Amino acid sequence: MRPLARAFYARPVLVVARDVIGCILVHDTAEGRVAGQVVEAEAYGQEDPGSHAFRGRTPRTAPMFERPGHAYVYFTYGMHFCFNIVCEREGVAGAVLIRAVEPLEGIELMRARRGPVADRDLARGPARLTQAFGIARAENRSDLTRAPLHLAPGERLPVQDVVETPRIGLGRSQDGRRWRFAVRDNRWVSGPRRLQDSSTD
DNA sequence: CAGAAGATCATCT
DNA sequence: GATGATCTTCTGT
Repeated sequence: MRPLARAFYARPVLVVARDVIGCILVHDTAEGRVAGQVVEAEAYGQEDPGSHAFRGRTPRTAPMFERPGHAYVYFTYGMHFCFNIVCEREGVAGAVLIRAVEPLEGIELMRARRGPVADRDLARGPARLTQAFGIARAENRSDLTRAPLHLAPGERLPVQDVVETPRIGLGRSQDGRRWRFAVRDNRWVSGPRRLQDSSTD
């Protein structure tokens, strides 16, 4: 299937975060192909105190300000990578963190990369996902509109199966809005266990 | 240059 | 529910 075009990403983060649910994330490497359907994502906009880019452009956050349709991969907690898709127009910081996918292809490879864990946990959680997909520092700024790492259109999930959850977490930097979109009651969603049913659209 | 915090996860009680 | 792992990045002095 054809990768999503750049126009898909060049929109507000909240719109992309919703629309990316159901899309297929694909990564081709020498080890093989892995693919999965996005079931959970989180939007980080320019105005969000919880966003890395809230206090402006730094070497680390520069990708968030650059052209939409590229990857922003960052390293955190001394051991984990997280994968974001850069949105908005160039010059406006915005990214959508991909938090969980349902494995569809290359499950054996995911198992090999993740070690002895339940299949349900292969890509449930942003750092587990990058492990399963072989996404690391080298994938920062990679172009998502073409192979090897790209998104393809997927099943159109009903809007009522998506919830928005502002203000997840406890820390100071969590005070901002962290809009999380997830497929309700989906077993591949990472959490929290209870998503507030705060709204629809 | 020191210090703190971090878009997390696995493991333990 | 709590904690440790592990190290990068940013901030303040």
